[in-house]
Amino acid sequence: MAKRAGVSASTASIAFSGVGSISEATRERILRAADELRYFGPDPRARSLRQGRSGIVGVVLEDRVIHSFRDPITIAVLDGISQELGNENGGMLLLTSTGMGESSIQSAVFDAAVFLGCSPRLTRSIEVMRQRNIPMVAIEGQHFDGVLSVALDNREAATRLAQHVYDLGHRDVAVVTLPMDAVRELRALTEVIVADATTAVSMERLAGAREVYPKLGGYVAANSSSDDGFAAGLLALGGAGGGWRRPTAIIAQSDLLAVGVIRAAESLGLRVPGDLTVVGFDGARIEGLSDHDLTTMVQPATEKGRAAGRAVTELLAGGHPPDAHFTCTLHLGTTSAPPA
Amino acid sequence: MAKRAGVSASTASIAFSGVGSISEATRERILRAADELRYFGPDPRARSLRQGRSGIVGVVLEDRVIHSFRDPITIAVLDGISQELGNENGGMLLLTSTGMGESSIQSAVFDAAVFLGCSPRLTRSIEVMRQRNIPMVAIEGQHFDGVLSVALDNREAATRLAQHVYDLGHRDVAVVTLPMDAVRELRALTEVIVADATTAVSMERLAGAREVYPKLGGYVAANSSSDDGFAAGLLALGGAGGGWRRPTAIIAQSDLLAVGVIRAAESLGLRVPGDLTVVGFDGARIEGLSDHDLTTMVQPATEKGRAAGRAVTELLAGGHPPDAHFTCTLHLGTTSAPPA
DNA sequence: CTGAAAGCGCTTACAG
DNA sequence: CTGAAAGCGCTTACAG
Repeated sequence: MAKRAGVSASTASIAFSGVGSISEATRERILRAADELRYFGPDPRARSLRQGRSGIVGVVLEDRVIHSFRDPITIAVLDGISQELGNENGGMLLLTSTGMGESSIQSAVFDAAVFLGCSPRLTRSIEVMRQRNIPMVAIEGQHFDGVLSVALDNREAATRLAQHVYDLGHRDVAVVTLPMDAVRELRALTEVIVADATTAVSMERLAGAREVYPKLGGYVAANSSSDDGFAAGLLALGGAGGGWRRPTAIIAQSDLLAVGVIRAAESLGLRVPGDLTVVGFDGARIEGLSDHDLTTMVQPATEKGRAAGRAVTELLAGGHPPDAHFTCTLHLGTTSAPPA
Repeated sequence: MAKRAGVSASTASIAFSGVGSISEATRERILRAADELRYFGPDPRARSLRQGRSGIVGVVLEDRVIHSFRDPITIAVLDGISQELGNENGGMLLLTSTGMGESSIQSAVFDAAVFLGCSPRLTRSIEVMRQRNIPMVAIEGQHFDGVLSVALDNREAATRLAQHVYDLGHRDVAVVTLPMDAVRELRALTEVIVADATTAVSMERLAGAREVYPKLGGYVAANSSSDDGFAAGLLALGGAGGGWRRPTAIIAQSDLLAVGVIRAAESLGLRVPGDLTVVGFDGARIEGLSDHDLTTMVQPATEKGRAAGRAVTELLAGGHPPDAHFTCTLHLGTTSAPPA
């Protein structure tokens, strides 16, 4: 230990931390000696062990980092979290809950966790963290005891959106959903998939739409991207055979998917909204929509992140913040209209 | 310590880590006891202190997290880093080098650091980390001893781009640069600013363009965003007075800025490229450009990140990977043409 | 194969 | 105001 520098021992700790009383003289002597020995202050690891605090907030992404960064909602949420955490803290530690990732959640160093989406695969990690007294906040997803919840009215908003489509007069409607589980491939939406679904947001948005269209069917996209929406859109619109009627409206569970569906429609020679109504979800203001203004449910994504960040701060300070609830707003764009 | 559960003491450590020899019987006994006592394995803090490893890689952003997430290049780079790190590791710890942030760089727990841009304000942090034997990798920016460098040919690429504009016949050209220092506001580009600049990428891209247009002047944008490009574009195009000639081409130092400049031009009734040539830098494929296809220097952003991630992995394994150099490619779009 | 001992580098009460 | 002691929870050689 570089402390032997001056003459003192653990008084050096006081010199660096600034906590406790120390004479200006010795303090200066210690700092000068440290400088000469090129000692730059306490080792973060030891300090965090002793103090029981690292200053790090773990942010657990549902998806691989790669996908998360491509999702404007996730980015807005991260934005919001970091706004509230400030840079005083150690920073945000990005973790994923996919597969092997679980182990890293359990073995990583952090003081509090924010889950972006909370699914059953986190059950064990949550148990571990609860046992370690690590405060947890979940943005949407399933509720767990001891995990503060930041919720969005996915179900009700989806109902309102579907009602808008219904009110326009559409009766042949299809849905393009977000992934329903760990399977990441394009599939027809079946009741088996619905029954076994693990992704709360997708389930809630589907359930909400089915309040209006009870038998709503369609496709499960491989991921929330414009390309995956395109692929799903082609299937939803390109079907053929006896008795099948092309939908006059498609409800996409995200704006990215909606953009892809619009591209698919246009590639098939259909006009939006003349031949097809397309609605999205998120209010992500995706560019590249040319002259379309997407009809969508706008969610306060940054606000969700900020609420989570504030909750973490309060929990770490020993407080007991309440759960938070956010509401979506219908944005009437130019991609929805009565059927021809 | 829950280890008293069975009968053994530190043998439990072996049971959990899997390293060392242990009989199946005692091992099982220990795990069962741990389960009953709700002990879920070693405390990450203590483990990291003892092992000298946390599994965390610090990623130091030049800008506030908020801005970084809005920059497609930064996101692509983060993407690339995370691809190579895999989720075996503890994860990426996001830190910022802005103001107070420096202290968090020095007090945060991580095993290796990746700097996204390396400026003088990191000097002290680099010294601290060098002294602590923490491997460092810098993506672009100034060179520091002991910091592995992942470089981009900003200067040469900027020259090639300017040469393209010159070859088209443009002689009245203005530049809209990225921020040159910590000042984040729109300003006319002066030689004082250039002399005191601290942001390597902006300086290199300017120097490169000045190889072709030695006295190139223009504006320094407040940030790399389409809105800031718009504001700068208005100034660059809206000037008036004796002897002033409106530029026939604007070189923007990022695609985001270029998009804003195009919007500014169009809002002034100028057509691109008929009345004004606009070129960008990055190849970020920003949507929302309507029917324009931006002429720009495309940089391998994800590749830069992957190279950094690989380098970190090798450094942590005790290897000595070489510096990496990447090259931009000119993309000829529809926003550059000969002057009217 | 298993246990006792030392120590990772710090900080926190506790005496002096 | 300063120093000596204990301990944060683990892991790593080292004996048995």
